[in-house]
Amino acid sequence: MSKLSFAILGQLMRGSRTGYDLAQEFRDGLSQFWHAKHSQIYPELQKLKDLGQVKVSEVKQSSRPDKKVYNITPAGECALVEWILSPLPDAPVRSELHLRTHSIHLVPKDQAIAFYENELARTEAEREGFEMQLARLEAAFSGIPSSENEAFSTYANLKFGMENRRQVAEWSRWLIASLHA
Amino acid sequence: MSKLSFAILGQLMRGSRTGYDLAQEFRDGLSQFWHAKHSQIYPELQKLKDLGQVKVSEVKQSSRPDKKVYNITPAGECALVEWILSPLPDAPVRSELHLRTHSIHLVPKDQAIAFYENELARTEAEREGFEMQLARLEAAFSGIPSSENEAFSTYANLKFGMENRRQVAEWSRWLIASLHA
DNA sequence: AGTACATATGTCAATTTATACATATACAAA
DNA sequence: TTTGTATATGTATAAATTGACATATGTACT
Repeated sequence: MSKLSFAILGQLMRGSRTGYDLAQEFRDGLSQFWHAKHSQIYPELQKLKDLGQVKVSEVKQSSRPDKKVYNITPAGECALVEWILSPLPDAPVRSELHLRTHSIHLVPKDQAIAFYENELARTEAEREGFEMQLARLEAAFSGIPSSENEAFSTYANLKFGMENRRQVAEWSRWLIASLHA
Repeated sequence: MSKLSFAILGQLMRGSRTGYDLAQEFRDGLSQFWHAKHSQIYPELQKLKDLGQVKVSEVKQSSRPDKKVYNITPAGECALVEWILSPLPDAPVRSELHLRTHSIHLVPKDQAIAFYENELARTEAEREGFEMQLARLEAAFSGIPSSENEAFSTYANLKFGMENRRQVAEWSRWLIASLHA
């Protein structure tokens, strides 16, 4: 059972989805903490079906191509819940931004400043995106959703994203100022 | 030229290293932003040699097994410097912690609290590690190293690590408190 | 003498992930 | 009528990464 399996099961716990739906979600909102292309999703759904963790129902459509709708099974739900609190392996970090920063003393200062100004703008845009999603969620639930609700989990990750981008932005500003000095 | 190539070149810019040395560094300090095992490093060094970006000198040793010491070439240095400020592709995020958090509403609260308490302790330990390294670097340079020095790059990444762990810890504390409520 | 450990370099198989190739329907715009 | 876009599902190939296997030297400890 790969991590992608659990990512898919986590989505299916929130309702029926097709492979196409999942690919869209991984590309958009979900991409804040996990990512996968459809070329990985379709074979993974097949594996999950063979393991009996999801079930498929083929849906005929007239206005669009036919589709395969996936649902999580009790076995799948069990596997997912067991995984959530199992010991978390320390995942190897791979941050290209910091790999570059590790050698930033080798390049001309003005070009480095322009580079981080650009990154700062990206980070601020991401932060604003998280803030807007958070505000929408808070409006829909009149505050923070209760912790039994799936919206609570979503809220927790959005909050993390916002705070994280704030931290990255602050660090970028410090770095830019230091390069100016 | 893979990202690992640039990770290796970045290290070799700081001085001669063997494959073994690099593996140690990736396992320890460097692992804060990049990671690789020796099984990946040795073949990569071979590729870099074939591309003329590093050169090797075999060193006979009496008290230990003989070793191969690698140095970066002018071509390698050129490739590295060119890469540092080139457009940064947005790397797909894969955070297992947040993948689990995305489904945290499915598990018993007390167990979830214990899980994040444990994560919080890990994060605090990491933060303290960064803080100690930062303090040592500041002591050695009587403040922040100047931006032409390679110690500046190291300082910038250590500072990021410290601030980041602080942010993660704060979020964990918020999450724990929210699960208690 | 035997054991464990740090040093030192490699290969191999399996998994994960990315990129490209491949096909098909229906709608809307030019 | 053709072109583009969204929907929908796959496969094939290559690259990146992990984990296991494999070997060898010298030192320190028991």
